[in-house]
Amino acid sequence: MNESIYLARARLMKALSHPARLRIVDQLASGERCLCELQPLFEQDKSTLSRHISALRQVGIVSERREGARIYLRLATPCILQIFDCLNGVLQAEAKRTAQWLEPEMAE
Amino acid sequence: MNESIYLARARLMKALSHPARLRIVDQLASGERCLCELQPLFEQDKSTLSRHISALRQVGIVSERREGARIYLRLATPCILQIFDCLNGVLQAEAKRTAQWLEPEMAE
DNA sequence: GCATTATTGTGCAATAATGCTACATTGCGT
DNA sequence: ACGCAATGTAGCATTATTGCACAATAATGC
Repeated sequence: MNESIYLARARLMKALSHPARLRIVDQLASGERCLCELQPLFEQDKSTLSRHISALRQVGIVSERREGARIYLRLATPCILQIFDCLNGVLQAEAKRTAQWLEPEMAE
Repeated sequence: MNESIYLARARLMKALSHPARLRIVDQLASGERCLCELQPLFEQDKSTLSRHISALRQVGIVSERREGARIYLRLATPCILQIFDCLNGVLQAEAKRTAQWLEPEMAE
């Protein structure tokens, strides 16, 4: 029906379609973090990290709070974490189906 | 921690990060469809549609059943639909926050 | 053989990811 | 106040990926 709803959803999904960004969100699930705290966890350059954060900010997934030179990030909509649960559910379902494909061969 | 989990999740998210693919999933939520049935709903070429479908198949979101020349698609893990609910939740939360930013200006 | 349905090959334009560098902002110490 | 270190962002070039259409190629049933 309404095309814009799919666009809005896709924008959100795209922001979450990169391992680094998923990791950032995962970290923020434990509480506020600034870029400099996140950086040691990643191999990428800090500028790259900054851009990933920017992508999350642009779609409203994270918001920020300045404290001196640091900018502390937090999840703007903690319900975003439910998506992770959904993802896990799907991945587990897939794993289960894959196992069913493999078992019969194992039996031979 | 484990990098591969973020990769797996990102792969799944990426498959859902395009309006056309979200639309396909939405259609399949109502039941089986073949490409030729989906095509009228989209402006893109059938080959493009086929590739979108292929992307969904590759990550295990949809599976298929051949019936003559037609290949009927269905959601392999219907729990994928929960992700849509999550997305809506996030989008609504954002809309609410945006409204709060706008209201004060409206009052002046 | 022929029509219907779906996939694949190819090329092109647009987008995204990355690192390096330079720059801005802030707070601290002197 | 000044310089300096720490923190984050922006510009740029490079490379990789994605989305797309058109055409060619399968696969199926009649």
